[in-house]
Amino acid sequence: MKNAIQHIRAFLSVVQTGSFSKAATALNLSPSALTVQIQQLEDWLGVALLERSPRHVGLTSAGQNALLPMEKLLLDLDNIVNAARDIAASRLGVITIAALPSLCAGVLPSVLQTFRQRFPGVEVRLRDVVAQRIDTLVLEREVDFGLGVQARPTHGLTFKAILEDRLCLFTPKNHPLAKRQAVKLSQLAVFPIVLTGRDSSVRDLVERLFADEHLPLSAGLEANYMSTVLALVRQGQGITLLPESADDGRDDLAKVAVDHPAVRRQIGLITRTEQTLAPSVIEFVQLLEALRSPVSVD
Amino acid sequence: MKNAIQHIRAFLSVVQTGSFSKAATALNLSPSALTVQIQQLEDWLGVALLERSPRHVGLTSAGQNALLPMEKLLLDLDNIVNAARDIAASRLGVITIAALPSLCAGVLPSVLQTFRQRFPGVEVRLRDVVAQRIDTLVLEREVDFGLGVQARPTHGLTFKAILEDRLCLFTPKNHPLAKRQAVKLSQLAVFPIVLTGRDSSVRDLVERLFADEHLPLSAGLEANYMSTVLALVRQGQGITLLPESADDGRDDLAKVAVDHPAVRRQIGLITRTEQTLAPSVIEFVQLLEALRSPVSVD
DNA sequence: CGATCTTACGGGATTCGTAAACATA
DNA sequence: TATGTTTACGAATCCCGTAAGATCG
Repeated sequence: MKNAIQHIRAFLSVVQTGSFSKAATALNLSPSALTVQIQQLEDWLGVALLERSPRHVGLTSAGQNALLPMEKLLLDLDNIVNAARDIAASRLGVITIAALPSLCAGVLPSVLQTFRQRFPGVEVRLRDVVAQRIDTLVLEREVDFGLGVQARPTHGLTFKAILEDRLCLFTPKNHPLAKRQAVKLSQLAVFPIVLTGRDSSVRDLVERLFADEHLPLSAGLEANYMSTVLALVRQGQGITLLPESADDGRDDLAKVAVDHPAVRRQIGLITRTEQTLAPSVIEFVQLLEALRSPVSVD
Repeated sequence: MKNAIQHIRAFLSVVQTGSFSKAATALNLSPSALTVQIQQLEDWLGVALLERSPRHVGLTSAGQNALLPMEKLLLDLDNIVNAARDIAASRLGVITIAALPSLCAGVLPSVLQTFRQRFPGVEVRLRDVVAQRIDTLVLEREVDFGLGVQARPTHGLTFKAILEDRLCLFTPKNHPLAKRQAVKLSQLAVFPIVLTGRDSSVRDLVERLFADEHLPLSAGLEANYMSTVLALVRQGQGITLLPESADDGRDDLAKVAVDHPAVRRQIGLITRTEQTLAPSVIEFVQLLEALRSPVSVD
């Protein structure tokens, strides 16, 4: 027996309508085709399920026994199909994301909000981790995708740029560099710099920038959270280089562009190469791409 | 989507083997056919279930979600099929029978015993009721079939003779008729007769016999149970007419044939006309028919 | 380059519908 | 006799297998 579902559906329809011909029209079938299907089903099971006569169609005891389980079977199948369709339509599901802390504090909240109200049934789990941890989480399938900087193109990871990240100089308002339109690295290297944590991607980038230009990186203060770094700058402990979007909106710091090509970084989607994204994930990414605007990274 | 089961089976096979080609050979299918089936399944659900690449086949999140329910679905289907096959093979089931009390005490126990040991999984429920009640029980589908005398051919009942029933005269050993080979109704009508209950089929038959021959039916004792009737005869309260098989094997009564054509009755199977018998019922009836031998009725 | 999945297309089996035959009340 | 189920058979559909194409490691 190949096509059991259709046969069972035919059987149930006959039972419900109490007639082959009515069931046939209900199923958009000819009565003869229905007869054959019931016969095939009975042959397959080895038992007669229906008592047929021109005047009456009734259940045999075997049909009686099979009726409820078969109804349940079709309901179960419907549930499977509907669940799958829900996932397809992003009406339901779970998305897990690993993203850089700066993204989690920057663009993601607003994206998340619009996503939540557009797809209320989809649960989003956000994990804020440093860049290299993103890669491992994606590889180990702990998360559906990552948001961060381009990984070294090893492994089975795929990177797709979505947003551009640019470092800016943050200084107190009364700092000598505060009024400049743009500064060069060599100009700011003479001042004490507040750095982010050693495992952060911003720290990596800053160290690389200074090393490329053979500039000394003055051993100033360090802080893991960007908010802490900014607070230190406000206290006059130094200046700092942070993603543009790290600006928390308070008006007591100056934000100055840095004149160096490498301050720009692509940040984007990190997925396993073989991965096919769930529909809800695709929706999320599209929302993210619609927000192409200057963004920050930790 | 017509043939969901086969598609689901294909999907599960791919997941188990981790490869399209292996699954294809396992299913006795060509890889291309399998591909098409998975595609159709995915089109139907609207979601990708599998991540395909030449090196790796993995589950998408939707596939992950659908996997267990689908496995359960196939198990449920198997259970339905097996249950039906069990019924077909009479390995399982319930038979309910309405039979005359005399049959329940006469032939049925031995038939029941052999049936039980041949089909241990089939439960047999026996109801001993008077003739007319058998008809109503069969008509109301309270029992699978009845065993009794031919009903008046009204309704939707069908009768099929299986056994022959013959009335005999039972007398004490010292009774004047005890030594006869056969007696006529007129000969025994002069003696007081112990009768069975007014609603019993034997009583009906006896009364009809006497009425046909215009013989008086002496108003003797009555008892509902045949064992009581025989006890009364033993005590010398009179003689009686009972089915031949009512003989309980004790040696203190004489059993004399009655010379009258109408002492024979067909007793047999009573079913609804539209009824298709369950396999186990057919088995039971066949056992019954194999026992064609003189039998009794109440 | 090799293994694997996918697409294209011809052949074959299954299934459908029409029409006639059958069964039952 | 009339209604409803079943059988027979021609036609359409669907599905499978072969072979060529595409893809990833």
